[in-house]
Parts: sequence; structure tokens; C-alpha cells
Amino acid sequence: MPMPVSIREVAARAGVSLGTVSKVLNNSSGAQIATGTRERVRVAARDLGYHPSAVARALVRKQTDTLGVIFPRFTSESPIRGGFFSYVFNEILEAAHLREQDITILSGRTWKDAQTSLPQYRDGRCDGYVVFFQFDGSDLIESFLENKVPFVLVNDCNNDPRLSCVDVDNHESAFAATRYLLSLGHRRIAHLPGNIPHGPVQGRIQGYKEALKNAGIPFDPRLCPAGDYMFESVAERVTALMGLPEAERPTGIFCGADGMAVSTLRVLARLGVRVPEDVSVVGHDDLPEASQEHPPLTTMRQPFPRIGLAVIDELLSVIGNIESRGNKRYLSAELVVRESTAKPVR
Amino acid sequence: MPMPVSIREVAARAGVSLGTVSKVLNNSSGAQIATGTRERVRVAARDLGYHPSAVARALVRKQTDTLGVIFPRFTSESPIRGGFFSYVFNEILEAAHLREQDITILSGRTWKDAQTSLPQYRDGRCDGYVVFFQFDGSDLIESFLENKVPFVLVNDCNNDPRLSCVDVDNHESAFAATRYLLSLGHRRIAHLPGNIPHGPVQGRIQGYKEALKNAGIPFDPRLCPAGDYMFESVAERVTALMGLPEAERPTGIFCGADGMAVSTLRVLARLGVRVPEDVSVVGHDDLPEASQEHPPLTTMRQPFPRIGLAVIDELLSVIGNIESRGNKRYLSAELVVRESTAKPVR
DNA sequence: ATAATCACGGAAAAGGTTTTCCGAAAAACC
DNA sequence: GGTTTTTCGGAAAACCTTTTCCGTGATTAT
Repeated sequence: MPMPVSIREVAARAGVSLGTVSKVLNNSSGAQIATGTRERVRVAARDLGYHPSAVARALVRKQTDTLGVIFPRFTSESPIRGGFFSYVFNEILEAAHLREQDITILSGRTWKDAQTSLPQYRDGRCDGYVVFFQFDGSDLIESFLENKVPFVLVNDCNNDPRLSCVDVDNHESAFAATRYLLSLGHRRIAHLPGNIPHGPVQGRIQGYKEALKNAGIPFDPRLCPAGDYMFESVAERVTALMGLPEAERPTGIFCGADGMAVSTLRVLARLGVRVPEDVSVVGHDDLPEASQEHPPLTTMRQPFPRIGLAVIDELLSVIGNIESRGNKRYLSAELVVRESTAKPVR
Repeated sequence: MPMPVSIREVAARAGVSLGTVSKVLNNSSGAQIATGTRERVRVAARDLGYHPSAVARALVRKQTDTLGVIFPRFTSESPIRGGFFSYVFNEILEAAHLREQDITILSGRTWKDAQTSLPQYRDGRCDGYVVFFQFDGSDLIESFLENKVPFVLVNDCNNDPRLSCVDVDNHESAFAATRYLLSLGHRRIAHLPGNIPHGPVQGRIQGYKEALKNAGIPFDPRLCPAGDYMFESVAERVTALMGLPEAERPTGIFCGADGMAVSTLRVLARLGVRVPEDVSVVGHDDLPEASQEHPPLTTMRQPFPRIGLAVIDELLSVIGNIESRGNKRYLSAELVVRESTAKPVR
């Protein structure tokens, strides 16, 4: 791709120096340029189809208006290939567009030890990073912190005061989901958590527990069985739940993610349990799939667009002033009532 | 993000000139550097955690090792938010990693008329572009061609000799799907095409027709009803198909996409038609969802990984030599037999 | 009329590389 | 030992901007 036309040629055509062209085109505040000159430069630039070289410009401004997105390639839930993260990612793209930032996926890089990888992330290609990654004390995250590389975590981040992060308010949304089931009259409510060790999953478990506590219902560990997001894990847990003596069997299930909720619906159907007549099911995230289920799923809607914007704005703010990092932006989810929930009959 | 350490400091520490450092670190072919010096430079660079500025390097090399991905923001099927494109995109990421290229999503840019947008895409930020876009004679595509901007279309591209493109061999895969139904003994086979005006959809219709023709079965337009990918369109078409007199009713349906196949399963279930006993259903793409249906879907598997690699390699080749553009890479899909197909009973 | 101010725009440095060219020292040759 | 190669590495140009500093000529004020 031959670099087409440089600022020199514009200057020549307009009969001015190249510095003047730059001033005109950037509306430099301090510079005063006569209206006539200004116009001549504009015309010349337009005629020539001039656009400044992003690279040269980045070199002098030390800023690229490009934000990097980092996610581990080994995770099954890629932000690309569908699922929760892909919706967040999509909205990050939208927000970036709004803020006139490009997004680069550091697919060519590695996410290895700090020694090897850190310099790659400091090569000036991006102004800062969105990290789709569980904060696990990875030494690369630590070295980002030490070296003042601007980044924002898309995740709950255990209240580490050094980390900027954006997430849904997991505690609150689990609380709301559980409270909704309680308000329908359910008393035995199960929760199927996901398997991410820290952060979101823990927050949701806490919210669930607190709602129960507020209602004066003791927490029963059997109703909150550990597992992962896979169908098999859900099948196992739901089957066990339904195998409890009738008096202890849950009449409502709050699933930590829509995927698990969908699996739950399938398993219940297979077991001959009707939804919502026998058991109510609440999901979390409100992925589009959720509304197409039979029955359409009641679920907590993630504020995806606000998450995307919060991520970009927080990152931009950290880039602007590295010392301002550490903000937590927890956004509220919204209950969407569909047809998978009803009053309990028993 | 303060630029950490420059080549100057490495040079100083190693006691050589900065040109020498560059030569050592890039293994410049023409340059001969004594082993001792070489080693001293390497050590200095490592000690200082030096990594060349990507921006400065790009400025002089006129190459960024970054590939741009362009897709229209208004399309419902974003490469990000799940669905067919997201799988292609994911594999493009993988392939880019393999070839040590970063991927930038030009979310901050516009895809407007050539006049406005072309210069933005020539600002040197990317070496070339992957275009997720239907070739529709958009004047921006035309201006890319005129101005020798390297790009590859992820799509069938109507055999325009100027366009490089990568796609599954739609004709062949539709032919194979139809032939498979024929081989089971089906004689009345319907095809549900998607709604993209040119390219893939047409290719699949042709493949379907040709398979019928080879088997000596006349094409019946009623068995190939136009529509789109939405559930409603599928419901309408399938219902009409099942409403045909029994002698003309299809016993096999080849759907142009897995999404439509899944919808078809739902509609048939609702109509009380059993799959595969009464009607066989074949999908296309083999999205993971396909294998989780009831019954698991027989479908044509897209060679996603090979598509991703072909896209990147073709683009890299066009970047290397713009005159080499125009290659078509049509890859073969693979029949995956599951449980949604069987011999017809009638 | 002279001094002070202001508007305008040019010259040049800076940003961090890569690469070409060239000179000096060392090695090889006769 | 003198000449020709070869080896090594330095100096500087080039890449394309932005921005600071400064000079000129015109305008205003006294």
C-alpha cells in the first residue's frame, strides 16, 4: 500500500510551509492563520485526498488512539465465539466507535511471563488495554501495575484498590433474582453457580445468600451445589436437586448464567418436571437465546451497552491520568420477567 | 504509558552506536557484527528490557504487521456477536497469531463513500484489510481496487477477477448435502435458502439444483421457497412445505444454514412431524449448537480453521505483491452425519 | 514619526527506528 | 613490507508528523 500523499505535497500545492498545513488541519489552538491561507490549505488537502499518516502522527504525539484487547486464547469462552463475553466485546466495539478509538486484538502477542511479554505491550502500539482475564495474581498483571501500563479489567476484581474494573453488580443482581423468587412465594430456592474461582461467581453466591437471610431462610448447602458451566455439570446438579425428598426439593432455581439456565430447562424437561408449574427457573445475563427458549426465560439482564461504555471511558480516564486508576464500576442488572417463573403450587 | 527505554540507551550501555544495536536485534542479513559485540548488545537489551517502538519501526519500515478487519456495523450478523461470522473471525484471529500479525477492528472509522473514507484506510495503520462485506459494487471497494489497497473478501465474490476472496465451496457443499439425501432414497427434497442476494446463497441453490438434475429429478420451485434467516420466515416456509399434498410433500429438507435448520426442527416439532422418521433435515455450517439439538443435526461442516488461515495467507500474499490479487480460495465442506437424517419411509 | 503590539507563517527540532554508505582497522596475500 | 581484501561498526539520512520558537511585515497607539 503506497503511502499516497504527504503533508509536503499539500504544502507545496497551497504555497505554504508544511508546518502551516499541520496547524490548519489540526485546528491548533495557539496558531493564527489567515482565513485565506486556511482555505487554500483545506482545498489543497481535499484535492489531493490527503490524510495524515497515523504512524508518523503517533510517533510525535505518543498516542495512537488505539486500545488493545487482551484475552487468553486458551479459554473456552472466547469473547469472539459467542456467549457472554462476545456481547460485552461487541459493546466495547460500539463504545470505542463512539469515542473514536480503534480496537486491536493482540492476537500476535503472547501472554506469558512478565519478563518476555511486558515489553511487547509497551511498544506504543496501543494506548492502553482492556483485559478479559481473571485477576489471578498473574505476574504480567502485576508488571502492568508496576510499570504503569494503563488497563481495565472486565471483571469483578476482588476490591484490589490498584485495579480499575467494570462489571455488573453481581451481588445486587443475585440478590434481586433471589428476592424475586421469594416474592412469588418460593421458600426453597436453589442456586447453580458457575466455576470461576473468584469474583463474579462468589458475588452472586453472596447475593443469593443474603436474600435468603433477609427472608429468614437458612442457607442449605445442598441447594447451592458447586460445578461448572458445562451441560453435564448442570444435568448432574439438577438431577440431584430433583432427587431430594419432596419437602426439601427446591421450587425455584436461580442459575448463574443463561447457558446453565437453558441446560436446566432441558434437564427438567427430560425429567418430566414442568416449568414454571413445578419449578421456576431464573437465568442471568439475558443473552438473546434466553428469550427464545420454551418457556422464554426469566432472567437478569446485563447492561451490556453501559458496560462497554464504562470500560472504554474508564480506560480512557486511566490513560489520561495513570494515578486515577483503581475505580470500580459496578452496574446494575435488570430483572426481565418472562414465562419460566410462576408462584409455587406446593 | 511512558516510553520505557530506547535504542539509544541500549547502545550506550553496550558501548556501540545505535545503528549497530538495530542490526544485531534484527539480524540484518547484510551486516556483519563480531560475536563479542553481538553478545554485548543482546545482554544490554535484555538487561534494560528493551523492545523497539512499534510506531517508529512502522514509520521506517512502512509496515505495521497489523491487519484490519472491516465489517458493517449495521448488519445483524456481526462477526462478534455469535453466529457464523464469529467462528470465521475467531479462526482469523488464530491464523493471525500463527503469522504474527495483530488484528485491528476498524470500529473507529466509517465505511462511507470513497471520498471521505478511503484516505482513512490509507493512513498506514494497517497493512491490509479483511472485509466481511458483501461485494455490492460499493464505491469504497471500487476505490480500494483503484488505489491498490490490499484486501481480501470473506465471501463468494461473483468471480470478479480483481477480487481476492475466501469462502467455502458453496456449490459443492450444497451438491454434497443434496446428494446425501438422494443417496438415502429421498426423492422430494426441499431447500431453504438464505436471503443474501448474491454469492453464497446462489451457489448453494445451484449446487442443490445440480444434484437434483444429476439424479434426474426435475426442479420444483415450490420446494425452494425464498425467505430470510429469521425464525418467522422459516416457520412460514416449513409450514407451507408441510401443507403440500402428501405426494408432493418433501421428505428431506436441506437448510442453507444451521440456524434455519434449528428453526426447522422447532417448527416441525410444533407441527407434530417427526425427525428423522417423517422428514430428514440437513443443515449447513456445523455450528456447535447443531450437535446439541434434538435430534443432533446432520450438517455440512465449514472448514473454519482452514478458512481463517486462507484469509490471512491470501491477504499477506496480496500485501506482498498487490498484482497477485484476484485469487479465489474455495474450500470444501465436510458432511457430518448425525441423527436428523434417515431413509424415507414413504 | 516612532515605538509597541499583533497577525501570520516559516524554520527547525524532536520522536525512535532502519538502512545505506563509508571509513578505519585488521587480515590476507604476494 | 606493501598492497588488496575483508571485517566491523559509526555517521547520517530517511520516514512523516507536530510543535515550539522566532522573524517579518502590518497595524495600532502615543
